[in-house]
Amino acid sequence: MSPSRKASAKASAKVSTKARGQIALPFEIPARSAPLAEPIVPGSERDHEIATALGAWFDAVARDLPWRRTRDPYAIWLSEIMLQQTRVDTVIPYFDRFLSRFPTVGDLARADLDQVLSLWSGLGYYRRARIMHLAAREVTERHGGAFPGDAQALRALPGVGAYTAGAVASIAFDLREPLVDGNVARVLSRLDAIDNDIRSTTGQRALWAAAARLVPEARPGRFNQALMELGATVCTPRAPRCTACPVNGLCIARAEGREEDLPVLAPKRKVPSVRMVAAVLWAGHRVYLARRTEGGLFGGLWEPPMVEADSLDEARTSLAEAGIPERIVLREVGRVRHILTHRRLEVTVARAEVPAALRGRAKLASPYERASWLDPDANEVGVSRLARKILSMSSPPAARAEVTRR
DNA sequence: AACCCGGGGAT
DNA sequence: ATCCCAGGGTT
Repeated sequence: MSPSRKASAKASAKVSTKARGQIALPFEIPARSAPLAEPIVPGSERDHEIATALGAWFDAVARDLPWRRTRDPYAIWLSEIMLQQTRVDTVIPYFDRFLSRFPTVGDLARADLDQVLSLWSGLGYYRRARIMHLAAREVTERHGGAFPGDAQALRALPGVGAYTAGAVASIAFDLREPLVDGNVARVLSRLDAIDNDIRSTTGQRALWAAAARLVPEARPGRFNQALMELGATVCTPRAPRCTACPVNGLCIARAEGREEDLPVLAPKRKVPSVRMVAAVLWAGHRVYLARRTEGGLFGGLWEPPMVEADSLDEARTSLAEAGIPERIVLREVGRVRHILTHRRLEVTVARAEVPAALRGRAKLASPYERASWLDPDANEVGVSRLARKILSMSSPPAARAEVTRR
């Protein structure tokens, strides 16, 4: 966020006069003198109108998404785990593959983690897959294979937080439970003109209170999905399409000309850059891959050993601890850049051909736990997008198309 | 409250 | 480049 944007956001928390009076209001909404001191009355006529209008709008325009074609709590839970911090369009093919490979929660529980991570490869936030697997086992063993039908028990499952519990409870079980995700936070911050940083504890409290106030007894799941659909397609972060909004006449931010100033967001820290060296050893079509320990970054995934270093020369001793003997002659083949939420990785890629007779195994140090010679295209284990880029760059031209393909 | 955890699409 | 996405867990 630029300094000026930040300043205007802060200023708007006190008073918003910039655009007021410059737009034609469809009707009068009295400006609230003390927004946080005077909470909107629960069960008001306005709340009811919002719920009604959004429900009807959703019935008319809702996108046809795979997880909207089922009432199976397992399928809906699976979609919600995948959708955490991940866009709808990205999730769809993964959701379809997962459901056909694991049609029931029992099938998922019986799978081994490498298999699950293989199907998850490329989706990101791999801890979700591991925790989801744990939850599947918990549902199978402790709940007899049926998802619990109340928000509190859902919330107790690993990987199910406040949002996901509200989503499964309302969408799969028709329970009047609220939910707040990124979309809903934006929509509600504008509808009610909530001026707190939506990531702060105070802001979250205000948002959940608003969501709980609004969610209707009738078809709460439809209402919650309507809020998210509105945020995804109309009430967008920039240039919201207010003229197409079914509740534009009930939106306080719009009435005050502030829709572009909300939600308020604290500035983010900038991400540090990290230089690494990856060593790719080929023996025919197999490559030496190490499995990362399940705790941290890329946990449980397999990759060519990678160490933090500024140059190949500097990397040799650390690479030895990852099972790459120092006598192997590595040659640089290029660089890969990979952006994560909290780090920018710049990886120098080096490779070598190793005769099959020289294949060895080694005791590995953290973050690796073991290693093996694998065909990276066999889809037996989890491989990150970063590792795929590295493999693609280092493989012989004839094999490049194979490695690049998902 | 701050930090960790991927990858990609829109602008 | 920047933002942010149907967030949750850990410290």
